[in-house]
Amino acid sequence: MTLRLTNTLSRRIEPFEPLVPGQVSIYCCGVTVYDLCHLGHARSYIAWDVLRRYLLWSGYAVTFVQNYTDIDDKILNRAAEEGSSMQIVSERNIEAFVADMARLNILPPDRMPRATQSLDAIRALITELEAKGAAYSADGDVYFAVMKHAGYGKLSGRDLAEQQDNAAGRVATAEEARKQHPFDFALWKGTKAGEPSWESPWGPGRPGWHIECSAMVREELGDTIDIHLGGADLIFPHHENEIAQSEAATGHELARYWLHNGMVNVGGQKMSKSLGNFTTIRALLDSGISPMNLRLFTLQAHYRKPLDFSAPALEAAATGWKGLNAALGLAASAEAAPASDAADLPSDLAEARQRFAAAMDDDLNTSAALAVLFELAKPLRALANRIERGDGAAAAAATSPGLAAQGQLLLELAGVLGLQHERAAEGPAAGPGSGSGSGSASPSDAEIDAQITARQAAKAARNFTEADRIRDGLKTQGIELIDRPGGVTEWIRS
RNA sequence: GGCGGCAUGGCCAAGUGGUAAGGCAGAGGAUUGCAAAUCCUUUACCCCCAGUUCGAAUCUGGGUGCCGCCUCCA
Repeated sequence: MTLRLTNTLSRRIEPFEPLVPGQVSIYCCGVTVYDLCHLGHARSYIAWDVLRRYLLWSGYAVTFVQNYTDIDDKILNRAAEEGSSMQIVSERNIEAFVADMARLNILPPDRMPRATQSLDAIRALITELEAKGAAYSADGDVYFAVMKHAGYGKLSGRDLAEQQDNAAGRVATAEEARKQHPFDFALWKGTKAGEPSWESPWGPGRPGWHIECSAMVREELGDTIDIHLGGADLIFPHHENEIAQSEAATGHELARYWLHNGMVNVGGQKMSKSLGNFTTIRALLDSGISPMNLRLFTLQAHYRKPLDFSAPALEAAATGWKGLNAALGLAASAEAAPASDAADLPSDLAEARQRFAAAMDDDLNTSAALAVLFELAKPLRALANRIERGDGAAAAAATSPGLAAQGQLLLELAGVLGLQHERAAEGPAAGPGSGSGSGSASPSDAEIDAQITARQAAKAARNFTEADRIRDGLKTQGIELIDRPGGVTEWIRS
């Protein structure tokens, strides 16, 4: 069984074979750092993180490069709005990006080049394109001539001859007038007053958007890479232009496999800044949604399909994660057994492992892979919950070799999806700040214990009205009571 | 208008020729003073029409609906 991936280039699922056996080079289009990242970015980078983890798990050596676009109109606009500079805005958002990705348990890329640090490579590439007649300069700008490049449109399925007619009715801006073809795009933009600029053979200015990726790919990974990643909204024009630039310059295929993730939708519409229907990653995580909850949510759908975001859908994933997390917790607490060798596993576990791999091999079918995790987790979760209730027999059962092996396999496979056990944010009598303020909405541990004692007395007297009144009262203060067998009452802050 | 994608139970979502994974919600049972939590059990013939086939959710043709890209965007 080998990994098969949907290649946007061919529009079909293809067996994955890296250029160099055992090694995979990946370039992933990163973010333009003008603002915080939202759920759409989370979905995308989680999907690619899973691809990377799966390749590593499968034994490949992976080199993963992801860029930061830190030269862009939107960054400049933001800087102008707040009276700072492009660099300040970029630095701040790069920092936020790194923090957000880390919270989501996304492995950091091996290298993260920035446009501002790639000017030499960018200028060299443009010079080469110009020398080869693929680019032309006009009034300080340099454009890529799409008509000169056979094969333009091969990724997005566009036909230049037809597209020209469609574009004919467009508003003719000054820039449009400088272009030889409406699809020609800027490699270099002549400087404008008040904007950062860099020296170049074409005068001061800054690079266009697409060229930075071509330059970085070549500089970091070479002329031809194995996999190029990005959101489906980048297929055209960004990736199409990237291909044109790179292939016109090098004469070699830029990337052998192009993978694109589907958009995150809200109410059936794409989440985007312009529509104002976005939720930032940190706003969501800070609101109490756990990173793993979000991860599970996004992995329940196939990466190429649109994913509809809604609070109820996220809650459903949260409940699912709760069970999975309980199983992972039990497994993690068990004696750390050596990593399961597939050959040593009991047949049913080996079969589960095989089904997981088969699902992932099938174009990263995380939805089916998760089904395997849930099945593995089910008995472990039940045991974990029984143990939590003080069931001694369950505790004994948990130490059986079979279940330990199952737990280890669950941990291993969950890890491939980047899912890891999360400790409950707050548990029984675990709140260090429980005595924080006498007048605060949250009562102290001692106060809660006193209430519980009072309730137990009421129950003993069969005064259930009073007992329920106490329980409801605590609930309004965010304290939930859990009656255990044997008359023991525990509580959690909810 | 061009290119691409999607349509499976109340919701989310796998499944690409042999009688429908998984999650959530719901229902029944256990437990409980009653709840909550927990445990056990349980719920579909796959948008419509026509066709291919012994047999189709799964292939072909047509229809309907929805979405993305064609301007910056993960």
